[in-house]
Amino acid sequence: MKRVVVGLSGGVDSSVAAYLLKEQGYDVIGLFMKNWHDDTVTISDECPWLDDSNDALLVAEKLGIPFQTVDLSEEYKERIVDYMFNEYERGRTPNPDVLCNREIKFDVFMKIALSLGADYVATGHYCRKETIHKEGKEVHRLLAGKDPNKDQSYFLCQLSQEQLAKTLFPVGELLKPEVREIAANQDLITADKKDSQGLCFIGKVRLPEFLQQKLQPKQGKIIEILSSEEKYHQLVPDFDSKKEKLEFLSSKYKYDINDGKVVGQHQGAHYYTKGQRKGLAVGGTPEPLFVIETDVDANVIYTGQGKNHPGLYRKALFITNDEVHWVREDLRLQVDQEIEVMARIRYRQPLEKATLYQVDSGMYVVFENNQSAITEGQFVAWYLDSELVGSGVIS
RNA sequence: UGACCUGUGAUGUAAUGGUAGCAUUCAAGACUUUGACUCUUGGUGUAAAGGUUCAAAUCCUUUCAGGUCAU
Repeated sequence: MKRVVVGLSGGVDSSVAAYLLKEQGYDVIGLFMKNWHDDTVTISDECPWLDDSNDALLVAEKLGIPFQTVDLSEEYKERIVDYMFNEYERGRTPNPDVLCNREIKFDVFMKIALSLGADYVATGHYCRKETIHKEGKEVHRLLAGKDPNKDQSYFLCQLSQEQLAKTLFPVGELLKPEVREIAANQDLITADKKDSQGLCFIGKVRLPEFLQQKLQPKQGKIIEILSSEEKYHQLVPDFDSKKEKLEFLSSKYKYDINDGKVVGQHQGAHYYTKGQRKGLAVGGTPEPLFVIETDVDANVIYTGQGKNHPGLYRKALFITNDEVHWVREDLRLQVDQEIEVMARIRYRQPLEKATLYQVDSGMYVVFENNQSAITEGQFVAWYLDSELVGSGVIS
């Protein structure tokens, strides 16, 4: 009998995952990860992880499977929280949950599971895995969850073949309502529990307060750039090479403090991200202001009026070579190769048509349509049909 | 310190003497396992004091504040 360790989070999805595996005849062990115990920065009610761990325990008892708790908060702090601070400090916007999957759930946690004699690790993610044989080797495909509304493949976009090989996603073929129904039928305590939100393991946080632990506030200017600004209306020049054109399309607009007028003050440029609307505290404009650029060195935030402000849009982005990740290593592009894919630059964004171009220093992703708020530090994930084949950090 | 103009929520602006409205900001909720976006709902105001009038943001007087012209 194959042994599977399920990461029980105390939510309905992992509860049902555990149940399904048991039904399928696996030797199932439930393992709860405790990754955070500092309540001071969370918004939600007291001690969410205590409730979660209790719910996980009750589910395990109900299913009659062994249950354990592991404390990974040290690793979580080193690999996720510190990464967050570093990224924000550099003026980028990290995606901690993508990292959490790569570094914690499917690395630290997986190793613990394997040390318990597990053949597989399972989670409650809404995505699917399929294993095919190609040139005599096993190749694992990471497929979108069947529920289009809950597909979580994006958060797993940094997983490797090695990690996928030892992974099961039992709820990926189900729709969320079906999962809830199974939980209800099995009388699992998590059946009606609200979906988790916010940073996994930490919960909803007030980001500025959270970041203030490490990043000191400092007052700076908020500048408004008019959409009539001349740099938006330059003609696209002729290019000598494709590479030059790609470089042009993916280049950011560069702003200077004299390009617009000062409309307000902020308490630190690194608390803001591109595309952000709330939190600027600047009113009086006919249309809302959106952040179009942050400059953490000069501590200046550039904003533009309205959702359609040209400063918000770009057609292409670049990923440096060491941040290009192929889930499907066998599909990796060689220099000068290109491929048409569907891509997204944030969770739950509809897939957009794009073309990948590999050059010697990295890879360009050129979208058919201009994309709003392409943000450095976030992940772009690309798909062929419903298969996530690769991802990278936006530079 | 001679003459003129303007004062409406946090901000920008509407209202022939007749229910102070809109947008933004802000807040709460919904959505969401990042950060965001989006959606719904909500809050605050006529610079001050008098006067005319059934009725004043609106007309008159004074005060205060800001701005403009000034041989």
